[in-house]
Amino acid sequence: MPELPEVETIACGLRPQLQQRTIRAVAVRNPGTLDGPVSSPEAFATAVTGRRIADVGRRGKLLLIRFEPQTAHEPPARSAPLGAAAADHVTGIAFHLKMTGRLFIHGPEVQPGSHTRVVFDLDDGNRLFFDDARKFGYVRVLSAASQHDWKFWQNLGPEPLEIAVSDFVELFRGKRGRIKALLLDQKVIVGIGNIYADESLFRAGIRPDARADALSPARLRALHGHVQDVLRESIAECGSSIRDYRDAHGDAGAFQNRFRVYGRSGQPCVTCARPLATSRVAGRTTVFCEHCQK
DNA sequence: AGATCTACCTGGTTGC
DNA sequence: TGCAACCAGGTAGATC
Repeated sequence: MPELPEVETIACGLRPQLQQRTIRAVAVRNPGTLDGPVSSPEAFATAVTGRRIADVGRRGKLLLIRFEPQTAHEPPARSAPLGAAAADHVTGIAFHLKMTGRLFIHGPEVQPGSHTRVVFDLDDGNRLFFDDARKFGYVRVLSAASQHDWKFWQNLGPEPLEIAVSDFVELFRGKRGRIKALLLDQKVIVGIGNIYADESLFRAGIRPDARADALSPARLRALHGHVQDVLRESIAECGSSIRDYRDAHGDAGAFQNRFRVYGRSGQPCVTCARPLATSRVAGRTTVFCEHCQK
């Protein structure tokens, strides 16, 4: 579901359509989609209406819309009372797509669907839709206070495509947990979900249930390279489309055609042709090769 | 510290 | 055909 490569692809697709646009109105169709202190549809609308979008980015699996700084010429659209947290300077919006969240830009002729949770009206007449069939995803305002009042944000680990190999090796020193559980833990390293954890570990020849502190620095250095390769290759293919992932243009990615283990339980290993094994690690379905991964 | 379980939510698939 | 059971998945929170 959207992991790092999918969120990166969506951000790249949205960027040219959102940069320099101003949010004219917001319709929150499912209040439960709002996360954080600005939790009422009214407060959320007040916090983002009238703001101009500077950039679209990503942090881990979060998609970020960053606002231009507010100027004296652009006071808040409304002066409705805000909660103490909401009064804090809002710098942008964070979206967590979880499994089924999607973001699309639509023309004014497109009506919200039954899974459309939030609609942002833009000053060029287009609209940004946040759709999410399963309601696991959320939308949350970013502010200076997020640094201390949003634990998830505050605890996010390093970016896998930016971390140096020596720092990557250090992440696992003295950690007795299973390597796959640590790769999935956003406090250790961000952006990796079930798909890319399994694919990276297969390429590195490491069993998903291996204890991190049992892996030599050389093997961890190799894993660093494979994590980066898998993520970069997927970004180049516009992500993986399984079930309902689509990018900002509604297009499917292609990396799912490159999976070597994910979703291939019982099928032959691409290296040794023995059937791939399935187990549960960190509570997640895990596919690996008992022969090639040690 | 880490493992395991549950909750959250619903569309799609499988089995009877 | 109809319907129940089950699965997928990221994160939080509780418990051992």
